[in-house]
Amino acid sequence: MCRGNMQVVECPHEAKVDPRVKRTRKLIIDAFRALMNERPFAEISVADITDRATVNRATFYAHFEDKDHLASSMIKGELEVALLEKLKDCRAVTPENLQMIGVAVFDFIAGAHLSCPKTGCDLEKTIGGTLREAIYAFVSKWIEMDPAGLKYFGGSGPDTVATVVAWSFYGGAMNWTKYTKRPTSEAAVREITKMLVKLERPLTTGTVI
Amino acid sequence: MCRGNMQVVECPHEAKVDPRVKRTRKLIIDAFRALMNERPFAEISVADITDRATVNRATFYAHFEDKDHLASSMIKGELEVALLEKLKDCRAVTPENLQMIGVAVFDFIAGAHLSCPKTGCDLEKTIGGTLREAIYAFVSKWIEMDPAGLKYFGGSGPDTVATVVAWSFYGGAMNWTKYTKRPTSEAAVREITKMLVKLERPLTTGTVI
DNA sequence: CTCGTTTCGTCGCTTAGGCAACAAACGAAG
DNA sequence: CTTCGTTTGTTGCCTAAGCGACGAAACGAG
Repeated sequence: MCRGNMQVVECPHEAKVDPRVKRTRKLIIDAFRALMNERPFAEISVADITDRATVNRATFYAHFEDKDHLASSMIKGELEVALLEKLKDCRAVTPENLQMIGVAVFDFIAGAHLSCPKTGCDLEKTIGGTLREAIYAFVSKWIEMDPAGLKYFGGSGPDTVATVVAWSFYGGAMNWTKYTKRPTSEAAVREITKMLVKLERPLTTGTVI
Repeated sequence: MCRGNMQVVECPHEAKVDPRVKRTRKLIIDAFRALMNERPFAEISVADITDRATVNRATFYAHFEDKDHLASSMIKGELEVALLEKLKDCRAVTPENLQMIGVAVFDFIAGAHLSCPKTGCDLEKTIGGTLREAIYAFVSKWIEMDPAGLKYFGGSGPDTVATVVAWSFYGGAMNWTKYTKRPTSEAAVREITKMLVKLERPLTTGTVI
């Protein structure tokens, strides 16, 4: 047990995690997700979570700094899964794949809002940074695997590209979800990628609103 | 952890069991039940169970003496639940309620056979005694709550009644399940209760084959 | 028969989790 | 304002569970 210092970061190298740790985290996250579908974030106490998870409250704090960080790491993990799932075939750094990344982000955020009633506004400020970090990290790795693709972004460095993409997609998604009547995520993302990508000739695929 | 000496008996008084113990037992029993639906008892190793349960093999031996005792305590627990469920309203010691107990036993054993393919014959000798003990204990408690009902059994003592009932119902059920074409459990049990109960006038309810 | 393989039980040591209690912060009455 | 109840983080002590290794059976193949 790691009292005091957290180890929420999941390093993909070390596959050797104590089974008890996996189990406890899953219990907590499952319980929290269930509660989020019942009532808003603010009305959920740590004790509520640990009771449902059949886990001691002290154990909760051994794994998560607090309620906010639990929500962050949970949603971050889900976003990472969603991104990796959609892009396991599209490794090349191309405008088309950037579009796919953006759609994945938009769809994920739209789905996340639906799953927790009245909670979006509470959590945005807490998890916003975490989600942008996740997008940033993903884009960084993406570029790292295919640095030649940087040519599409006006010669900016990988750090700049990842930063701009993360903020643009996240901000665009948050803005997009505010409207009751909104275009498809594909169309909304296209508007953004049009700005970010420098092409001699326009993209052949895709529609513009 | 109780190394060496088992504590499989579940005393209904102590509701304070370490959550880890509950969790581990549930994991093991669930894993075992799942495996029993896949392949016969003899082809399941302790490692198979603990692997599926994501529990260490040594932990298994801290809770169960061996594979046979796991099967025994599992089925015993299920029989106890089935009996208590069916009889929570019929506490009086009467021939009618004895009939209900018998039907519960017969139905349970018939169902247990179906749930584990090809395994009945392997397990009978191992769990038979355990099941009879469960019936005996249940009948004993039943009589204890309403000793006046002993009059229906020719004045024999509670110990004798519980013993005879346990062996008769268990043996009758095992014999009954051997036939492909068999009467309803109600009818088969009626044949047995007719023998055990001494009445001045015959029962008004129920059919006889 | 002996050999290799597998499963079984068991053991000592390490680590994660349960428990009870604590001070601190907060909000809602009184 | 004070008081009461609740939630929050935190801590020390104890116990359950993980891990690796071990020798003893069981079992089949050569």
